Amino acid sequence: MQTLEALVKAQFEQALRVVVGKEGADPMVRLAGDERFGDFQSNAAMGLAKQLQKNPREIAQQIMDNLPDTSLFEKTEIAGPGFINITLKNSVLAKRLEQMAKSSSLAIDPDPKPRHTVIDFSSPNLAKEMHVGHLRTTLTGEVIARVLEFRGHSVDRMNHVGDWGTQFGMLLQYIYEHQPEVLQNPESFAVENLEGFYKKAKARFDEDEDFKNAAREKVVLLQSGDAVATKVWQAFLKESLKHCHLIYDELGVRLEDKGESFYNPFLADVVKTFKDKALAKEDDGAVCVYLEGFQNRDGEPLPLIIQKKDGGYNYATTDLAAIRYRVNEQNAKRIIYVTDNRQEQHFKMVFAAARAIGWVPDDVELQHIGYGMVLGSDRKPFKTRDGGTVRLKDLLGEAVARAQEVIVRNKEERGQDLSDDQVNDIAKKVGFAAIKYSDLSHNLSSDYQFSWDKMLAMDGNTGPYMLYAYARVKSIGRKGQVDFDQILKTAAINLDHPTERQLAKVLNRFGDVCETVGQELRPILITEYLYQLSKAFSGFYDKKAGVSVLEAPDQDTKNSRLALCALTAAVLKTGLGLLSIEVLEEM
RNA sequence: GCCCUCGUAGCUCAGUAGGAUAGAGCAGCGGCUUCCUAAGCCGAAGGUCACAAGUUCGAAUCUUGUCGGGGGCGCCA
Repeated sequence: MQTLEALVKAQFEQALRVVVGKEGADPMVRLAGDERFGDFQSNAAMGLAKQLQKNPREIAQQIMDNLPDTSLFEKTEIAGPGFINITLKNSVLAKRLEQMAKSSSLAIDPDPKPRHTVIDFSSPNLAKEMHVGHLRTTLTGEVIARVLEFRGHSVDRMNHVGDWGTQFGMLLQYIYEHQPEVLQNPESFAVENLEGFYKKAKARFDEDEDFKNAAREKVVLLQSGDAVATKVWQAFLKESLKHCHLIYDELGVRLEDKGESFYNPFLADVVKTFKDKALAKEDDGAVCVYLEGFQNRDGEPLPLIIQKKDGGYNYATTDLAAIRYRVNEQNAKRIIYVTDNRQEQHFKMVFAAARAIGWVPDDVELQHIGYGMVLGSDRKPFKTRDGGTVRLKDLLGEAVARAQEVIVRNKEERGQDLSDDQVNDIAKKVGFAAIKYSDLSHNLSSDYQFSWDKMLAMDGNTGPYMLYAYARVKSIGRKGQVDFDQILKTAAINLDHPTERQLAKVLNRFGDVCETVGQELRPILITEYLYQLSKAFSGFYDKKAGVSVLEAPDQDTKNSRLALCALTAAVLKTGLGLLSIEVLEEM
């Protein structure tokens, strides 16, 4: 089904075609800035007035006179300098909701131009344990993947893990030294505390010159393909990835692991190709690619180094190899990187280099999505009390523990009948929802201040509130012993009360939101929408301001209101699902 | 020094394809409950949109400059 905004827009586009006399004039249809003005507004007349040398209100009148199907509108009127305020008929809103209700996909059409998309996100360094710094990329990447899939795109979720580099020499040497049995039997390698393991190895590396030298030798050994070193290295990677996937599974994140080392065989050719095409040259022993528009601090051209003077490769080389692989082997038409925004310049340069050498056809889009830092209450990067890195595992554990306190307290205060299992399940979902929602409800590009109290608050724009809103809707179904699925199939909706209409209007916008998010890849648009939806529902359902559902005056009205409930539940569940937040039937 | 980014209510944040009286939550204030989950709803209050100039019928939004925060700037990722 065409989205609501598209429906209105199409009307005004046609009218403009007549008024302006040619195609393509932007009708500037927006949601009404103020509810009192109606549902939508068109701001086109003022701009055109100048162009056509006419009075803007006159043009607005002409536009209105040429609307092809006025039966859609309750009223359209000119206001102020030449705004056209648009109010849709209740029946239009109602009919569309009925269509949504009867559709398995909420009548949301897939993107007419599906593109195979590679999303590179999460991608931790396997030498260490995942920490709070991986939160945003992991959550955001997953949401983007879900939204694009929902819009009908196929998606490869790539975990471009750091599984190569000098720190692995250190870790290998530590295993050689302290767990020699692993050399015989790599399968036996297991480590409970990965972070502790890294720290111990690092301590040895820093304190002991012999260890340091031995670690460097292990790097060389590994690079030369030594069988034992390779086995031990692989055993370590496997163990580290196991730790990651425990977290991914808990978060509901799916990822395909393909580490940096996967691209090792291609790196020499990357450098050779750049040299052959004269796009790279040696400078101070390093192989550099110079790209237009990049300068260093002295105003000189800034190179993208693809081979170090010691002959080694760096992440630029790997990223270039990965782009080529993703385009050629994975057939990506769009490649999205979700990393913190400090890497913006790096990706700009890598993208420019990949384009320059012709590895990325014009119809393939490269996109870096940067995000800001997670800050503590002191506005400095979020750390533990003693200044250490916050492990992701601990962060999630704390979220659940804190949620549990709240749930138990509420249970006691309200005398709720919840089993221990239910309390545990609720605490887990509420805790995760709190973390995810607070992250996703902030603008990606800016830093955001992490606050347990705010994210776990049951009121306001929070994850727990959203879960509560859903549970409250579902409870109506239980109370009235009605099957929402059944209600949806036979929905006949009437919108008489203002709160019904308001709810209907917000429900109608879901398609627009999905479309916009599919283009702009901004999870915050979903959270803002869902919050508006739950507010609209609260108003609809409120004892004083809203309507009674189960005690509606007649059966038709009751069914109509139940359908609004069922649809609200469906949209909330779908929307939260896009955010990778699992709903609770009861809380 | 150059580049990027941010500066909106006491606090946390929305709002940048230019649009009407700049929004929400929290905190604080005033109401609402014979309980369809009040974890809610309604209302009032709260702003020189960092500052200055410019473009425009119209600027939080675009341009320029200034101030302030954060980040980046040749072999880490």
